Amino acid sequence: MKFSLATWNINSVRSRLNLVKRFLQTYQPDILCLQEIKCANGSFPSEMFHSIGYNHIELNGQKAYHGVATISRMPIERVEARDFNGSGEARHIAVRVAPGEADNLVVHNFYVPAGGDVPDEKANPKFAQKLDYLRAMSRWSGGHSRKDTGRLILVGDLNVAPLETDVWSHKQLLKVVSHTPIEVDHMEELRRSHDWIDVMRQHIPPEENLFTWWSYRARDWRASNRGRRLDHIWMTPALDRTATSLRVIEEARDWEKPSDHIPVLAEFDLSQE
DNA sequence: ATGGCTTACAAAGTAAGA
Repeated sequence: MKFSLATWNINSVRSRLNLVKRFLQTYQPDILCLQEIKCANGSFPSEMFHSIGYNHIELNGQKAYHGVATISRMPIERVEARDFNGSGEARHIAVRVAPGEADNLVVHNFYVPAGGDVPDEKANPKFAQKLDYLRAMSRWSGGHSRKDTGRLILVGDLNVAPLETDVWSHKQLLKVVSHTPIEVDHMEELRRSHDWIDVMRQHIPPEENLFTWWSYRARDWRASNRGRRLDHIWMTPALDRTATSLRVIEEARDWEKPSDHIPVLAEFDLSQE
C-alpha cells in the first residue's frame, strides 16, 4: 500500500475552508489531519470535503477551541478519541487506515496544549497541563509498545520544537514556551517510549533549520523568519524505511488569510518494509 | 519589537494562541 498523509494546524477550519480546498486540490494527500478546527462536530463543514472526493471524515471537535479532524479519500475507521489529561478538551483522534487489509495501520492525530506564557509549572497552570499531557502520552505510548509492535503514525501540532535548528534562535528561545529544556526532555521521553522515528528529520538533516509555524505578528514572516517547528510526523520502527518523501508546504503561509502553521506532507510505501 | 496579529464568542471586550 502507498499513501500520502498531511498534517496542518488550520486555526479554524470554517474561516479557512477555501485554503483547505486549495491545499487538497493542489497536493492531493490521501489523508489530511487537521488541528484547531475550532468547531463542534455538528458545525464541521463536511460538504466541501465530500464534494472533492474526501468521503471519510472522523471528528473530535469542540465549540470555539481546539478540536481535531482526520479526513481521507481512502477508507478509514475510527479507533478512539482519547482525553489524555482528563481536561475534557478535544485534542486527539485515532483512525485505522485501510481497515481489513493486511497492511492496515493506525494514525494518531494530536493537538498538544500550547502551555501559556510562563514556563513554570507552579506559576502557570497551562504549562503544568502541557507537561501533564506529554507525560500521559508517554505512558500511553510506552504501554502500547509492550503489547503492540504494529504500524503506528503519530502526527500533529505537538507544540514543542525540540532541536536547536527547530527554532530561529536556540539561545533566545531557551526560556520561551515550546523550546524550554523541560519540554524538550518530555518530548524526548515520549519519543523514546516507543522508539518513534522523526520522519521530518529523517528527510531534512538536523543541521538545517526547519520551521512549520511563524507568528502572525511579524510584518514580513519570510524576511524576519522567526519560525519554529511545532508540527511533527512520527512513525514506529515497524514502518522504518517506508517514508519515501517529505514536503514542508511553505507557500501556504503566503496564501490569503493564512493559518500561522503550514502543512507538512509525507508519502509512505509499505512495500518498502 | 516574541508580540507588532488573529480567532471565536448568547458580539464588546475578552480569552487564547505560541
